Amino acid sequence: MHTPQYKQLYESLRHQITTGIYKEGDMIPSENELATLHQITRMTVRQALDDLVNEGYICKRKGKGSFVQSRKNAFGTLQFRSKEATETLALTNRTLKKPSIHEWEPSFFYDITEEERRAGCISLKRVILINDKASVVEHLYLPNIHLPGFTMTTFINDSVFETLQQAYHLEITGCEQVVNAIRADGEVAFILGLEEDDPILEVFRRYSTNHDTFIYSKLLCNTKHFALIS
Amino acid sequence: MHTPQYKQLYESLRHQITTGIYKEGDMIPSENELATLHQITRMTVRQALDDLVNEGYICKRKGKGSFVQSRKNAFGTLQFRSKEATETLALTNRTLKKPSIHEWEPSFFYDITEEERRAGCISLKRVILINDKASVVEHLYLPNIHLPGFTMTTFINDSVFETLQQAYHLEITGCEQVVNAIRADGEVAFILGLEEDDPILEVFRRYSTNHDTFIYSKLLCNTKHFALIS
DNA sequence: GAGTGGTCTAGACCACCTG
DNA sequence: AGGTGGTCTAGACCACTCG
Repeated sequence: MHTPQYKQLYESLRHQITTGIYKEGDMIPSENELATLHQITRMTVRQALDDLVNEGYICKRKGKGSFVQSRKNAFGTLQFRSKEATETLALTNRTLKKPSIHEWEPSFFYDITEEERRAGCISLKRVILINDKASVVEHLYLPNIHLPGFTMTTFINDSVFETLQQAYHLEITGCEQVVNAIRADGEVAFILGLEEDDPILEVFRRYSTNHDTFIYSKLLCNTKHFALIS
Repeated sequence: MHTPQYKQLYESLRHQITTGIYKEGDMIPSENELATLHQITRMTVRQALDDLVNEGYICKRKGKGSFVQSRKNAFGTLQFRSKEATETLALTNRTLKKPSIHEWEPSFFYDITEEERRAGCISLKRVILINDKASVVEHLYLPNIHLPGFTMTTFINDSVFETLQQAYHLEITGCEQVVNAIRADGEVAFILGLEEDDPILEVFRRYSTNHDTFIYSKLLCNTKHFALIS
């Protein structure tokens, strides 16, 4: 398996943005410079930059250049916004239920394929803390396909998605989400520090991946102090 | 001003998909066929198809072809999903407040630019009915830039966005949204047929356009029977 | 083996922006 | 005028899918 050149450039630039080598508002090298620098054609450079634009890492301005965009306050594929001004948020997570393999729930919120059903389900449960305040309960459901030993793995940087990428070469290529407003039940209210019946956000997500499989998640969010950006 | 060829092909295919000439699951002509057909190169065809993929109109499968994806139950940029099975939804809208020009609210939910502030704000208010049930209250806010006579315009197909596109060549190029769960106040509860304090979805959206301006919207959704897809 | 989309080359001209 | 991104050409080879 050979990684395409545009993907290498994409990863390289993305890394330099997420680690702060290029900061918000910085101009990245021009398409011609990147082409010369990496000994590839401009069309290949553009393929990498187009992906960065679609992921929201940069924006392009004709006649000017390509500029790094803000992606602050992001946790994996989730991004939040404080209700107060533009403070920067500290995002961490704590495991509520370790990964385990079991049957799929009979009335799962997405239709699953016969292959997924046969393979079984790896699920886990976490709570995401924003500025040390429990804000989101995240349930993750992965079909047990091409993921040997996943339940025994310790996560890289506490991140499921980073672990999937580095240990299993599984990358997220897209996400579809369905959003509801519901009342918190007792358990969730307790975890999120709310009263029972307080309104919370219920989000069902289906991530598509480069392995032609899906990853499913269910989020329950306390949006009193932070809102979900998507 | 000359429309690029890839954009023409994009519009042509999009039209054929939205009007049902190509139906869900149909394979559209291959990249080589489209190139020959329109007397353009494959790279140009790919540019059109990439846009259609990003907008969710089609998906591509290596070795197989490009296939039309479902975009049922869509109202402009909004898409809904019924909680019951996969019934098809009838989407209509009714005006609550006709477009009018005024100052921007001092504490608008997005930071606006000095140019936008000076130009003033065109706002309107609609309710979106799903299967004849009032489900979403939509506030729209447009900076009064390059929109002469907008307040006097009758909308094409009852659609603001279609009108903007056809009468003002204003196209939506992206959307960022912020989502909250809140309690309905009396007025909204009344419109949406809910009890006061029932949980509803509050969505703030900022659309980017091909005119380097933004369009803002605020949505209040009753998600008891339908969920918002985004 | 024939057809599909995925990647890539080495050029070209254009509109836009800035000094 | 010189640099930037936007569009476009006319080819090429590859991996994948299907009959």
